[in-house]
Amino acid sequence: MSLMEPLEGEAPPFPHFDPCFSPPLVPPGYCPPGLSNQRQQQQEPSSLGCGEAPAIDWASLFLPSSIGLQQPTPAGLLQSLERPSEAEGNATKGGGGCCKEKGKGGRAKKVSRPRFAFQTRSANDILDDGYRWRKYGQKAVKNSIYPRSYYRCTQHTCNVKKQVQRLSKDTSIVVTTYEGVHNHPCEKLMEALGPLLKQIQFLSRF
DNA sequence: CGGTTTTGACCAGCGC
DNA sequence: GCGCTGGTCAAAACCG
Repeated sequence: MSLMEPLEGEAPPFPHFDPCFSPPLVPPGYCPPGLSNQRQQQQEPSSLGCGEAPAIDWASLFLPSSIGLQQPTPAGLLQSLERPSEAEGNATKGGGGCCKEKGKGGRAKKVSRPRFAFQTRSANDILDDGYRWRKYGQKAVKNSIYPRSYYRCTQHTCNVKKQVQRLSKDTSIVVTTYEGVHNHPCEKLMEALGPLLKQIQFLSRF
């Protein structure tokens, strides 16, 4: 099981995080990682995908405000994560760093997007956070013997990315940085909660 | 066969 | 302007 910790010197983006805890006290569009540490690829999409159950507003349903959580402002998140990799001494020198959006020619330009990171004590680099991710790059980073991996959410309409890197000074810790907010429900969570939500929906008619 | 991973190349931003 | 670095692209390889 993974041990979740906020990044050193940062206020945790949410007051409590237990991967086994439900409902998720997590940033918007985020599902609890560490339910299992298997690879997330090749998973069958949930039968309760975005298109189904149109009566339910999935996007707002999983906003922290909907579950009694204060949503952190993007500015605050950006501040706390301005240099997500500095924890191990590889400050982002170049502008190729954080918060870029694809521009013309396939290149990126700087924009402000909500980001948050956390450390996980795990033997596996890939955390199962309920979403499906596609790896689109891997880079060796300065002052680290471990490469940084870049993932994108496989949902075409979803622009969320994440970076995964293992700390070189503590190889048991994996730093995962999320960028952006999912605009679709967490597949695994929907699988688990779908029947329950449908029942609630049914009962609410009376 | 479609989706994902790998990996070298390319590009942009920053410091000097 | 140049070099360094991080982020992304895209073709090929891989896998179920």
